[in-house]
Amino acid sequence: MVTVPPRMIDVAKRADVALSTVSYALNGTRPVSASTRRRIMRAMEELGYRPNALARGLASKRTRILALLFPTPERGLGVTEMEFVTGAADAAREHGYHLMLAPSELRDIHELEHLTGQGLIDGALVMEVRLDDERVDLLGQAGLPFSMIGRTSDPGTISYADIDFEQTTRDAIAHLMELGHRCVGFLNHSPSALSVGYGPTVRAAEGFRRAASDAGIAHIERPCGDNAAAGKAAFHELRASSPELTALVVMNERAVIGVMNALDEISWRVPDDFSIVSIVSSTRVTEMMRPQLTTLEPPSTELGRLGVQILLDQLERPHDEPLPPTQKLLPCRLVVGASSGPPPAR
Amino acid sequence: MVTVPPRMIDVAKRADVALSTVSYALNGTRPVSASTRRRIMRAMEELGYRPNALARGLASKRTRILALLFPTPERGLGVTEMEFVTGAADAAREHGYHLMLAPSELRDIHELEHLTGQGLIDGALVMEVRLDDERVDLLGQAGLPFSMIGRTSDPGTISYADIDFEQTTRDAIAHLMELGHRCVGFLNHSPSALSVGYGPTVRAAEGFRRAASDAGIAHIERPCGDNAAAGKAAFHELRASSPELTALVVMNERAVIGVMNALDEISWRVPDDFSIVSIVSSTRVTEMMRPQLTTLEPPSTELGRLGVQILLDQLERPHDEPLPPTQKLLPCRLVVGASSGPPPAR
DNA sequence: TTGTAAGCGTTATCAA
DNA sequence: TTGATAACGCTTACAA
Repeated sequence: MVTVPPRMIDVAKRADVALSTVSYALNGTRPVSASTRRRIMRAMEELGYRPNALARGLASKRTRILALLFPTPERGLGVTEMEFVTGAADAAREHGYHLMLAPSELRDIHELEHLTGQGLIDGALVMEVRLDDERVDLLGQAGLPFSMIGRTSDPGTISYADIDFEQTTRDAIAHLMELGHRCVGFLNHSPSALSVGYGPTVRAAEGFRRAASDAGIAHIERPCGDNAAAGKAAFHELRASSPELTALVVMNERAVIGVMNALDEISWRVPDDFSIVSIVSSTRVTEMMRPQLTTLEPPSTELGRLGVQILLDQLERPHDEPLPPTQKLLPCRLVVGASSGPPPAR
Repeated sequence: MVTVPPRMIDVAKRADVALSTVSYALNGTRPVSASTRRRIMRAMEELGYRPNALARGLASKRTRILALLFPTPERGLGVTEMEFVTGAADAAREHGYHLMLAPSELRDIHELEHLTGQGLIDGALVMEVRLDDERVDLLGQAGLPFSMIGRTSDPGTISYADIDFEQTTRDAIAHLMELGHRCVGFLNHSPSALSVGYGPTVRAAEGFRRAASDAGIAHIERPCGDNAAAGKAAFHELRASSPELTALVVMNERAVIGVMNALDEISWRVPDDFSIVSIVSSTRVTEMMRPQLTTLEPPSTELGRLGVQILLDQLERPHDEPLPPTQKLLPCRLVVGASSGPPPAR
């Protein structure tokens, strides 16, 4: 047995008012007398009425659907990215919006064009932003409101929420310097992430360079493949070229285990012989390591939520008041583990 | 400058055909002569036409949008869940569908009612299923097509893709027995997961019980909070009550580190003094541990994809041919690490 | 093979 | 404060 869902006209008849009055009562777009409203509400209850989102969207040109653009890199997304997603989904729901997943890979930039043209979404949230990101350009041209988790090299008036990489690298170095380190290396993400201009990779490198230089300490940096083997090799190379190194700041969750293994190989203990700080990395992962890594953990869920809020601020503003963009940088939180200690007296 | 997007009628005029002909050409719902089609396609190109998804959905009653129902447990989702999501999103996209995120917590079962009533989605994919799941009941009543990643205690004719927990626990035990173990314990998820009837928790426990009994070996099982401290405590208790234990099968990614720490405390080495197998757990996580854990890794991405495919099979079948449900159990893959070896000769 | 026109279930304008 | 009614942009009988 298939029953047809009740429509607005059914509610109107039952409440003995005009169709439009029901609409106004529902949206509060126009004053409706208390008694009429009551009758309407009652009729809705009794019929189990649910407004049809499609019809509403077609007529009003607003769907209350947001798209979340996320590329799926070969090796998959991690805990941090999952938290962006759940944070964003949660915030959207709280504001009465839906979040649609739009997996966007390089090749389907025109799938994105498809998305924007469909009239299906009110706005978009862009994840995993590159310094020069064609998705961002496209959204701009399409005239679709959007915000970023991350940012391009020149965000202009685009709203975003991003991690404060300068601050994060500075905090990492400060933590190590307080412990007495004077020669700290930086192990970054892969060369390819660097060369495609993946925001976090580039900004962390710059931040580290700046922070080390400001602190007046030597620093060595290196990109590194996102896997244990690359991490191990990178450590051995770094040590060979810079034997005075006493600590490493690592922004590469997959490589850091390789560094630990490399240390094992030469029988160095952490943190007695060498210190490690994992930055922009979830404690959910670094807690699993022994010794538990000192971590600068990004506020991922918060960033996801913020990205949505920023977007909705734009969307819900009347079109004639443009509203200046919201651009926020959030710091990572230092979680001191057992992987950082005073440098050895070699 | 705001330009209005072209509509179907614009295409029709430009190609000098009727509006409906454009529609038929677009959907292939009715034969259209090659030349007419060409003219239409050309007009679309020239105008940069994109069909309006809302109007299409309103008229056809099909939106090509799927909902992904996932609850967000207090402590967040892990890598495995992220892979469900990306797998599902990917599969949906390949079939020309969108995936909408529907974070559903216990309390908002009526938000779910809202979702189903909106006419916004063609079907749903339910994640994190419990043996007795009210979301499943509700979807059934709402008459919305859906499939599950996981399954209820009695799936009936509902399609699903799930992990084969029987097989997985059997494989874990077999691996340990081959190494010579004869007394293997099982560390499960939290008591609360067990008591709310979370599918994997209950099924893995049953599977383990059965597999151990079939293998004719002693077995001890215990639920355990999802954190390191609980894991450590659980190990000490297990050892106290069953000193003959030589290995542990663990289905608790967050607790397993606690077990390792507990072993450290009593100076037992893995795998020389004690073996560990982590089941239904991503190698992306267990690779980070030292020694790298022997793992039974679930085919998460595959499950996500499969869940969508199964759902689409139902959706795209003509309504008069019901189609028997697809119910699939996928095995986990054994990845032998360095945490399992022969039992000690104590 | 193509055209005509009646919906789909809302919103929002124009009157009253 | 309320009512009629024309969009919204498309699908799909029904006709030709």
